[in-house]
Amino acid sequence: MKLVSPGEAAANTNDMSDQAGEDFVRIGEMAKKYGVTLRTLRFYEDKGLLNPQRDGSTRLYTRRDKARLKLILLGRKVGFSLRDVKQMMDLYDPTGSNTKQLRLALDKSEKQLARLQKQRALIDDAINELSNSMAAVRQMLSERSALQASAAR
Amino acid sequence: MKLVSPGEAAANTNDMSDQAGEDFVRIGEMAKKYGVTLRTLRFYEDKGLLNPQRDGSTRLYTRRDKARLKLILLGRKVGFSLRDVKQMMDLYDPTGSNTKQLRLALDKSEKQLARLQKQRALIDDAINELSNSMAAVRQMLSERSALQASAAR
DNA sequence: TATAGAATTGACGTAAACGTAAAGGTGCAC
DNA sequence: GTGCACCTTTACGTTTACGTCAATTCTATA
Repeated sequence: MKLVSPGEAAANTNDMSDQAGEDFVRIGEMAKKYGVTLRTLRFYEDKGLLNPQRDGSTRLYTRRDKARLKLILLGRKVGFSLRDVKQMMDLYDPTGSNTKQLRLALDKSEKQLARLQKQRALIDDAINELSNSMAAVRQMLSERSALQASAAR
Repeated sequence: MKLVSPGEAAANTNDMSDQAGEDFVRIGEMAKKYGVTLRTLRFYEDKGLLNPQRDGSTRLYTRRDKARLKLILLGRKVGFSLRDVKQMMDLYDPTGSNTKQLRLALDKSEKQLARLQKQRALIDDAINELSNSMAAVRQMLSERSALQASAAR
């Protein structure tokens, strides 16, 4: 099995294997490409979210893995836990209509959306409270400096 | 030192000690009053945020402690860590102008406000992404059911 | 062939704010 | 004299998503 040399991995005009252009990528490049650490990729694998092939002990990521990683990162961005992401991805069946998967995703998404909106409300609250407190503190500080000024007179 | 009997603690027409009406409250009532657990109050004490007096081994909270707890809860609400809250409270000096304390509080508040606004932006982002994804999923689901309908025909 | 760069597994550490026993004292209403 | 509500301390557990070594192996290249 031919590997992509670390330096020229970007220029991938490699062997076409079985059917399509399978461009394998090792963990380092994968990490760089998606802005995650090696640890993260291994962690996701450990959690069953990724399943790269192996060349001996070296992980080889294909575009399937890239698609999955993109999904994981999207899920993470919108606040899903990795468990949720896994649950949804585990339902994926390349031979079916994936209606169940889509329904689950929609269901989870609705709940997550509600959570996000709640969080937003909490943050707005916090911002207001904090702004008020800051105004009060500024007020106290200006009073104090006024006192100092009159004392220094 | 006279204690408030557990049942009638609300009706506090007790002994006026030294100067003011020192109404002592035990941990249970304190917790109920502020909607926190006993564990929380002990935890805050352990972290140096509260310092109730003792009658033997029993904690007695005065209005000083209540004021401090209110501050803690406010801080928590606006997203400060307990460490931050402690730092700010530790600067309190009943005999001074507390200018330093106020400045620190203001400084921390500005940073926290920035964090909150950033978080808000992130959440808004997430909400948008999630909404988009949901629309896409709904689209796919409706296509699927259309297919099913035509197949069942 | 020597060395640097990339990869591996394993395993403990981290952060925050408490939760949750376990095992035991104290006072009071009956 | 007992049951019950209340209080105490000690100390390990929880959660999530990795970070951070450590020790080792593999591979490529000068």
